[in-house]
Amino acid sequence: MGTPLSRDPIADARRNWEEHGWPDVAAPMAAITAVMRTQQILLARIEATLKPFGLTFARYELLALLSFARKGSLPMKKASALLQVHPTSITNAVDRLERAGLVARSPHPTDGRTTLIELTGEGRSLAKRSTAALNSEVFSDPGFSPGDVDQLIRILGDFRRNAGDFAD
Amino acid sequence: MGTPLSRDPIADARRNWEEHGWPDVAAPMAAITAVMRTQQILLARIEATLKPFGLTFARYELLALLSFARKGSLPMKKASALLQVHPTSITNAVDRLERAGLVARSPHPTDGRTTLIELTGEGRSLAKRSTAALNSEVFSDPGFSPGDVDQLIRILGDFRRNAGDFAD
DNA sequence: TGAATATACTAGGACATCCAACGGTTTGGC
DNA sequence: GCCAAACCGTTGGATGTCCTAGTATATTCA
Repeated sequence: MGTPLSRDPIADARRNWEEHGWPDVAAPMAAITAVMRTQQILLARIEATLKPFGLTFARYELLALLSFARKGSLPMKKASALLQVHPTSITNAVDRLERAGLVARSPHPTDGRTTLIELTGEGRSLAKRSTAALNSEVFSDPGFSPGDVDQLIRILGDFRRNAGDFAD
Repeated sequence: MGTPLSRDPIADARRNWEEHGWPDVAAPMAAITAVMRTQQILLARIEATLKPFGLTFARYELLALLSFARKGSLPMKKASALLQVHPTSITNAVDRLERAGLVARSPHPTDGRTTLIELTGEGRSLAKRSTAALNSEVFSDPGFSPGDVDQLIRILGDFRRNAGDFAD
């Protein structure tokens, strides 16, 4: 990372776009690039907070999802859909979480194709503790003003709906 | 990626946060999660557009950066700083771009420690063509309204400055 | 019943990122 | 000048993600 730059590289890129014949898409380019960089910064903070718990963000998301599941268990396919990741990524994450004793696989009672995943006691405990860490170390001071938080939720919500994430 | 969900999973997560004792950080959690998901969607679009050119986003960024360099070349360290990635990632990207004949390494004339990277003719051509593709396939219809684009640039700019990306 | 569909696992590959450690180079205090 | 410290790029190893394809099994529907 190193020291801060003296100029905003994204603002520079926008200027380059404007001066090289693409003024009409310069602003959207800058916005999209800013989303990329922001995600990178946030992910680094989250991963740093989760590291002491032996979790990555992907695995934490699965843990958190399970901790909120009504019945305490979830089909893998459902987890894949809710977290918007490839089924093999779920398999991969469950493999590691299971090896760590945090979740367990069990057969679906009526549908022999699907396997259910549920938290172990240790998994439930770790979900609670790691969530507390994220709340206090990341979410409590996100780097956005409260008004900007609301704006982001609205703008990105519109975007995600528009992109086909959900129909609501 | 499958059919749209009937409910917004991030809104559900926010409700879960509010109902499980963390109402004060529920909104920032939702905003940050939305940034994550938005980045994922945008990155997928960008990668799909770049794939026919044999480029990834990381490699495209380096190509674009070089195409705007005043002198046509850039020290690796400088590229690392401007793109906000670790030096080893630049080495990795340059290795692949060099193998593809798109950039070339050359020694710095006065400082023997640093190596310069510059575009080849083919690299410059590909940078131009892939930028045109991104402009027409992604940036021209980003999924944000023009007003939201401005909002995003402002909000995320504040965030990045606050995070120490640049001092401006 | 038979054909199409759905779920999950496996294996393999392509990438990006981070870390620690290493040579070669330059810089700056003495 | 000299030598220690700092700097630059690279290497090798480890993690982790995503994707494609193929397989096995189970379910659904014509």
